[in-house]
Amino acid sequence: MHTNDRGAEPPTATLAKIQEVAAELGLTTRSIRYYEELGLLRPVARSEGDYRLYDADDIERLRYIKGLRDDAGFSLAEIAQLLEDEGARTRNRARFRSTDDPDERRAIVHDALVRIDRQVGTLRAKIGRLEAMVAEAEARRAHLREHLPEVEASAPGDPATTASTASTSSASTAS
Amino acid sequence: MHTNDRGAEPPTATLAKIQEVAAELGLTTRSIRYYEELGLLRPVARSEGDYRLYDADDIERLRYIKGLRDDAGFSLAEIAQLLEDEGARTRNRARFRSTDDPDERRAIVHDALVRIDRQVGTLRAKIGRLEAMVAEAEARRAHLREHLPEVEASAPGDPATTASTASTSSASTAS
DNA sequence: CATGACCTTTACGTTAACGTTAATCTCTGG
DNA sequence: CCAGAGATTAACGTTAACGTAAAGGTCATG
Repeated sequence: MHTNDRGAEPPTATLAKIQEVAAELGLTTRSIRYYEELGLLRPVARSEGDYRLYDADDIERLRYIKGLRDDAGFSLAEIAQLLEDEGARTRNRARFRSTDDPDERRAIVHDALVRIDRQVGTLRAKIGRLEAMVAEAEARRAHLREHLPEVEASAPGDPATTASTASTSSASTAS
Repeated sequence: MHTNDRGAEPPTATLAKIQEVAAELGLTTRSIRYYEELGLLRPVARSEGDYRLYDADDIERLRYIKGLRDDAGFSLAEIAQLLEDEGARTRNRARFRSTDDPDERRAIVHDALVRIDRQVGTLRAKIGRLEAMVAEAEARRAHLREHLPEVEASAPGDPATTASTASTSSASTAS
């Protein structure tokens, strides 16, 4: 019984080869191997002939990495930091359970809280900047929509309606 | 009218040289020149001896670029796209004001709306991913807080309990 | 007017995040 | 059992986003 046990899965768990994983996630095999090279993940097992074999957790982790990279714009170094923080949490839980010294337990919990707050701070900063941009864009859209009917009013090829609206129309906001 | 007029400033506007701008924004002169090379900005003027001279608008634009890059994690290519969209908006407003053909006006407004919606979509995708991460982090924090009192049971500053815990305090990773 | 600090362009160097190719296994279907 | 699709490592190539250095021009100041 040397088969990997990372959760509680039936013995015949569906393990995927690298190409299948890549196709499912929209990555290249090169990227996946590169992430492994950077220490971002390690496939749960290897086949007899050394093929990388991934389980659902591996794939989920990769999906997470891709999300951070594509959607959130984190560098792989930052992602490594985030994942390492997650790893630290897991290890801390183990350490926590394996001790009964109240001071050590407090220290572990405190460390975890600090770590989390730091991470949340980083994320919120990014969100704030992005939301400011969204707000700006939507203000412009609202402004356009507000002035849209007066543009839309004239039927195609109407020469009379454009007399006095030109000067007062939309020459204000310039961020 | 050979003196630059981008807003309404007194004739003796304070123009800065590249080093001063770089220092104020926390950038390098190389980066600023590189941004110019990519077409992200162009200094408002050059001195007699071809020194780049920047005004407040230039600096504001650079600050904006830096914000997008640092806080939001956009690539310079994406930033170029955003700035070009902004430029397109400005030009469209000019085009809008300089025509009275209702069809053309509708087309311009429609184009602006499409552009804005596309941009907002991109931003919201990033925000969504980031907020998911924040939610996850805060769920963990809540979970910790929930279990905190049972850890905190023994008094925080308790001089008696700190006897055997000297080695485990705070030697964790701090960036 | 000379000198040192700052600017210019040009060009080559560097790191991250992969792409691509080569040479060599491994697995699967007929 | 063997052909071909797919996997492995190793190594070199590429693009973005700068860093750094060279060779020279410019600006303020004593």
